[in-house]
Amino acid sequence: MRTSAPGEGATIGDVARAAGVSVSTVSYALSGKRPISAATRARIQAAVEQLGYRPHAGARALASRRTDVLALVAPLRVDVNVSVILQFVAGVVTRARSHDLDVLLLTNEDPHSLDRVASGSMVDGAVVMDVERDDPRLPELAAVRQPVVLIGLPDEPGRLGCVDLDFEAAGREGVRHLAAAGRRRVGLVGSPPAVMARRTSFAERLLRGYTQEAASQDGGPLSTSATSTRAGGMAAVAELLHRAPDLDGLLVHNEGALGGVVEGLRQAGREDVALVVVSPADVVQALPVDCTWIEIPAARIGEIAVDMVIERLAGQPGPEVRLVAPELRTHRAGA
Amino acid sequence: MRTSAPGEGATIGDVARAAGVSVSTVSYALSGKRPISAATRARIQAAVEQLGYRPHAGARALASRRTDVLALVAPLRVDVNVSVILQFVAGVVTRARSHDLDVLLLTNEDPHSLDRVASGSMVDGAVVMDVERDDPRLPELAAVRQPVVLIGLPDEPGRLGCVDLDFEAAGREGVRHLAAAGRRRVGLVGSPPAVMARRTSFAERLLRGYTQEAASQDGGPLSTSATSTRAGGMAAVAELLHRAPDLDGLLVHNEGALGGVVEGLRQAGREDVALVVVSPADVVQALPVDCTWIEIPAARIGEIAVDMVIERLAGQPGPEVRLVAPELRTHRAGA
DNA sequence: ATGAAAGCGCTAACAA
DNA sequence: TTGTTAGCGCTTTCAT
Repeated sequence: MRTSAPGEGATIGDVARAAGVSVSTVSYALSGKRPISAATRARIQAAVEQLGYRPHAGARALASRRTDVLALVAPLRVDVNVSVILQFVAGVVTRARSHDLDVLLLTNEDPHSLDRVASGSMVDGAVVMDVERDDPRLPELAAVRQPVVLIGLPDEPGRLGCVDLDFEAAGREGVRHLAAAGRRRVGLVGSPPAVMARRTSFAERLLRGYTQEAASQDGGPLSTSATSTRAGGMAAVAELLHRAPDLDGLLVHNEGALGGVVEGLRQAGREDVALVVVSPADVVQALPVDCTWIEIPAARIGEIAVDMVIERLAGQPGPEVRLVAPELRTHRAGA
Repeated sequence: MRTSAPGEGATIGDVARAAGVSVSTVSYALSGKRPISAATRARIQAAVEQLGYRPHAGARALASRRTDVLALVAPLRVDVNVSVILQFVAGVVTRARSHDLDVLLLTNEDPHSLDRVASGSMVDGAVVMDVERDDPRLPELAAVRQPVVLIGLPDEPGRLGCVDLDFEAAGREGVRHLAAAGRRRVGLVGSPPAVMARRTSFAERLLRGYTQEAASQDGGPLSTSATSTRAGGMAAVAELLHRAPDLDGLLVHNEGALGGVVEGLRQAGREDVALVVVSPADVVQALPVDCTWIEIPAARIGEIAVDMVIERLAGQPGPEVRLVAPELRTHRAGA
């Protein structure tokens, strides 16, 4: 008969004794996995509060084979998309918490960390951000015994779940929107060459959607990629205007270059060119011109990823690949 | 005698049997807590690899009262400082991993999360970001039985460890630097009113350092605060130039307003005003003008926070408050 | 509706 | 240098 030292944390045994019941009754009362009389439950509840009882996570994990922790593999390098990364993370953490799960944060830079925590039974499942088309981590991820959901869309996801914005639809709908507004010649300022080279599927998917839809306009698709800088954006605009002076609409998928694109149009006296930009909210909100805007719903995608992990934990696989439909919004510079 | 199902993860018993030794020998061989003969160690090592053995984290935590996990409480709201937040996080995670610790990510928005994970023995210690002068979480943090280190500097840290940039020194040295470069009238564009109101100590500390040092110049200190926008920066410059036409140096502690400050000086034809900015690297690097620059060494501070937690775990409290000395760097617009 | 007791997989005395 | 074993605190089966 052990009584815990004060401040050391009461155990379930302490609670049981205080409430005058057995440990299993306490366990069941707390988990709700079997009916407990109101009177008993009340006594247990009182004892729990009086002792400040908190179940020991390790003991629980050992006995139940459940940790109630999710791994999140995130790119913590500081690149262009910091705010998007943070929104993904926030979405994942918030949603996880609403399901009573905690989040263990791993980084992309630490290559075998997911394998380590998964096979060490530290987590029940995982969300992996920033997955590329032929991501080298894929074989290792596939070998993890817990459910894994990817943010991104590799060529061969196998049994892994995937979520992402439907970039192909975004490309199509961006062009369609401009065409519906009477634009006859819509160009694309795409992702930086470095991103394309990394085979990050989203850049190619957007390009594909754009190309399909722009094929029907006079002169066909007209795209270029730009480095993620002001100068890159200005150069891209200059190039496109040179190649097609009749340019009257522009789809921009490059946050870093966006300011330069706007500036380039201004300097060329072509503020009449209508814009659709695919970009995180904060970047668009800083724009000094009106435009149509397709948000990257990072928080939402993070939430869906968590939901998918949970479905898989419950044994309901659900759809393997979930693409979030793009939504077009309007940005007013004045607002 | 239990043999684990394949794919289910081998146990220490499996390893012991395969190596022909006892479980304790395996445990000691793996922890290095007692000498093991080379031959035995080799057999154990082979068995470990052959079976793909990974210790069960929960079991280990239960038996050893150690989780090898640190909690990190971070503000996941998307505010101005996203890149700084991410650098703190990256610093903490990287340093933690280099000490063989993992990181459980909690958010500021979930108020009792640290209490929950700490009293549930999920973590061995914690780092808490974004702590304000009279942070309401302080009492709860102080009640946590594991070591806690704050990033920030509350008025009464009590037994908690603290790390931060020495903003007071940054304010002083910014002015000194400009004075040494021959500037006679140095103004300050400070943090947004909202930040000042939140009693985030860093804003006030920088202001104090600035004020002390600028007291010795003709006309004394000359400061204003600006909202974190381009417009805010332009307004602040206009105000300062109006109040002191002889302004020839400016200390800027407001990333969001920085672009507007530069633009405001340009429009006023006062590109001659020398700048010292306190800001994260990425913001400065986007600046179209030369300046002197005091970096917020976020990653470094995160690392120090982890080190302090580890020292406390080892029973060496070390200094309670650690302030990182500011370093002045030079930014060239061309580079 | 409740209890007794057998593990879960590991660590760390205690023994040899 | 190695082995035996008693927990760590919880969940869950089997009894009642």
